Amino acid sequence: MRNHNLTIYNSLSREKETFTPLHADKVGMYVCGPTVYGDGHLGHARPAITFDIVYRYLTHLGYKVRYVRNITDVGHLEHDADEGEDKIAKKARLEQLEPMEVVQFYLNRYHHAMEALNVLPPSIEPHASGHIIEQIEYIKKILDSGYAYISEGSVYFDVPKFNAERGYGRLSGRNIDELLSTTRALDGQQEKRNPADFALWKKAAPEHIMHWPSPWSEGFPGWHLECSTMSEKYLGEQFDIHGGGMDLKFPHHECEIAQSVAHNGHDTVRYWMHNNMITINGKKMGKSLGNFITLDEFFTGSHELLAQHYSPMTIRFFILQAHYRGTVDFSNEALQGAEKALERMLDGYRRLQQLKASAESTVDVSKLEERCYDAMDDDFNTPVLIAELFEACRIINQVNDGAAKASQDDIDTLRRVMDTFLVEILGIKADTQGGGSDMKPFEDAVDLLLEIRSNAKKNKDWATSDQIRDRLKEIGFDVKDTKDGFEWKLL
RNA sequence: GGUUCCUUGGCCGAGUGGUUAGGCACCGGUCUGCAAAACCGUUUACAGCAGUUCGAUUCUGCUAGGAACCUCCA
Repeated sequence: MRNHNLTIYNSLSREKETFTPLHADKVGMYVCGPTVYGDGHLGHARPAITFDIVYRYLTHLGYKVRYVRNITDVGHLEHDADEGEDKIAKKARLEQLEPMEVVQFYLNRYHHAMEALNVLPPSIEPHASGHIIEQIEYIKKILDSGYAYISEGSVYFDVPKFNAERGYGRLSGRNIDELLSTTRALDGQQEKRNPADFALWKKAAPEHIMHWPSPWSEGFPGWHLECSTMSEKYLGEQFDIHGGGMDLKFPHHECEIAQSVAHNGHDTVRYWMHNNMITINGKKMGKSLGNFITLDEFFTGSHELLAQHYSPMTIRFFILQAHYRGTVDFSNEALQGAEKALERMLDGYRRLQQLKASAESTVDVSKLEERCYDAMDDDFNTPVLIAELFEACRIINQVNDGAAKASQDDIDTLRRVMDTFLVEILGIKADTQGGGSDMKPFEDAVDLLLEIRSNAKKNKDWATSDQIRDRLKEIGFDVKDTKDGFEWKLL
């Protein structure tokens, strides 16, 4: 394992801390996944990519990582107007489908989008609906601990009691005493002793279509419970990293902490990580405001706010060009900048494959690799890493142009750095040309055409030369002349 | 109202108590039949005010503007 000093910003301490896993060579990581009742949008890509980077980097460092990302397919309570109905059930009722049909439909589409973004699948992807029994057992133990009470077939977490004895609000920095005293009077929720209490189990209304038997009622588990239950089941009573969007800090993660402490008597999570939001016109992109653009719409360009379509790799690069704790504002201008930047990066990577070594070297790549590691070790600073990789590109281009010389050792270093950091860790797909050996005859055919064009150029037959280049462009090949020949790529 | 946080050049976006971030765009040059790319060079910064300091974009305070959370949200 590489000698490194990875630091992670821990949302709980609000400081960068040296990362030391609980077990020497293993890391347990849990990330809040999507609620599958709609198409994934750009906002969903952020945590997926952020924690994909964490997963990839920890794996690269030599840790055996168990990465759990849940699928929420039950239990998101709607607002008072839809008392007791959850989002999946509502969608199912409106579309006259089985709830599981809704879940499967959107889950498939989510997986497709993730694959396009080159987000690695997690080690385990547990469904909340598949862990009802565990959640019931979990509730029983919290009831035993005295931090929950039963009311009209539902079970609620006793926030004031927990706060008095164990403290509530550490993650979000909320002063719960103030919150308790300033909250308005109970409006029609007499079941709860206090408005701040949250449901562990909710009795289902008669028209509610998703429900399970329990000791308290026919009903369904509260939203916060699944993460506490499933993370403990698969990662243990204590594990290393828990991630999710910043908007989940309160109440979701705060409630998770309370549940875990009530259940185990101690904290379960050692490092809390939160990615920031994607904004559009300065406002958070999300379901509530209805201002989101789905990933599919980005890939196809089918949204009125999009000036063009953007490839999944452009989206990925765009997100990675900012640090995960900062907001990223959507704009066509920024996306187009990212697209061009990615193209420059990939051109460099492509040229690197056929770079010719010299006996001596006029470039210095000795510190490059170390600087890349330093960037990642500093709380996964991908923008700085990308800046370093652009430095590498500049060197590659200089050598490619004959303006500088690189030894075989230097070229090997450049290849190792690009393969490790661009492809393996940043997860940028950088296929050099075509897609595998079966493409070889087609590539050779393109080369042949371009050789004919070179001859035409030699004879100053510009008509033929331009015809080949223009026709190839129409077909989808981008042709560029170089000092001593040509290069091409698929657009 | 409470909690947390942000404001960097035309755009995106790092970072630091004194030294070039990086990318996109722009401009000039080299190369080129043309185009594109590449290379070299140049220009635009740290919201405002006050303080601490030999020195602040970086620390402190205030002002202005903005955001997230406090209800489901990645």
